[in-house]
Amino acid sequence: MGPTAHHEHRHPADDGWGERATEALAGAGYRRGGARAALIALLDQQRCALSAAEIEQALRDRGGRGVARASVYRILEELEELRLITRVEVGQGLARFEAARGEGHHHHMVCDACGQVIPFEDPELERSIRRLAERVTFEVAEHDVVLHGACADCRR
Amino acid sequence: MGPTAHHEHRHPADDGWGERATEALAGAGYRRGGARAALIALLDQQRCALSAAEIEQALRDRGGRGVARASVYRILEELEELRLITRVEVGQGLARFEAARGEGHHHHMVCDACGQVIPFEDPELERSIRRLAERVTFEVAEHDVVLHGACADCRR
DNA sequence: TTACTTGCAAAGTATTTGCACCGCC
DNA sequence: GGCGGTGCAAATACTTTGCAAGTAA
Repeated sequence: MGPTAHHEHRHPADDGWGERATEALAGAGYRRGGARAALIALLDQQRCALSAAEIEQALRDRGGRGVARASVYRILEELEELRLITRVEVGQGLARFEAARGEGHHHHMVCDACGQVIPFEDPELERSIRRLAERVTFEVAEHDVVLHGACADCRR
Repeated sequence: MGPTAHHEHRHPADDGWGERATEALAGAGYRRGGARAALIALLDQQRCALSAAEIEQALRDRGGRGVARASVYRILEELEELRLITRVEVGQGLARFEAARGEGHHHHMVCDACGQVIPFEDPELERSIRRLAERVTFEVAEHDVVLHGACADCRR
């Protein structure tokens, strides 16, 4: 991976995921609804996975239109179906969701003390999984790696 | 207990996990209860993770004493606290639990079509994770890898 | 006996579904 | 204007908690 010299750090919203998602929905025959647009705009700005509750809260906070909980789940389901978002289960009894951007595939470290979820990338790990996938009968479509432990602040 | 003479393929129950678990509980000040013993005996025979519902069902089916759902969860919580079992979340909205045997650490492949959960081991993957753990600020205590996709039967 | 264990039922959370109304096309 | 999209409330699914009765030590 390695960013090019003077590209500081790409903002999450700069890879066109939002547009792609909108197009994909249209292509799949979905109409354009306000709740969907709001949810996509929010996810497009995130750097890591959010839970349904966090999404509902964030949409309410940002002053724009609020989106009902049921709609949040329904829309997330549609987006997941089209593989535009990824569901991440980090073992806290709730599901988290994040935009499935082509590049920068990452995994998560979960601090069991404070609950914080931290994203990370590791090419070597990806390589191991890719090689493993080639060797098994099982057809691997997705993979998730979750590291549990203590974050820098909590390890004291 | 069983004889440990031949080592063609070790039966899950032959590594003494059940005994260790029982001792650990005693050492931690727990009394010896029937429900706990039944649950430990069951987990000791399993080759892979079971959900709370599956555990409750299995205990009822095997004719022995049944264990109330609340007790199943309470006991699983105690066992997890003592790190005698591991909680596995494979993204189906429920938690699964399995004996934490020292060796033969494994991960899971989940068939998104039929829901089957298949265990697998991969030394290279473990190595990648170990190396990664050394490199980060985060203090890694546990790790889980889940592969999603289609099992041999479902990929058709 | 004393205090931990267990079962049963009620309470909590997270997520899904039913249905009427709203809004895009 | 019709059909999908959305909100609200009720229903589910899984897990936790409260409390009284059972039981190991």
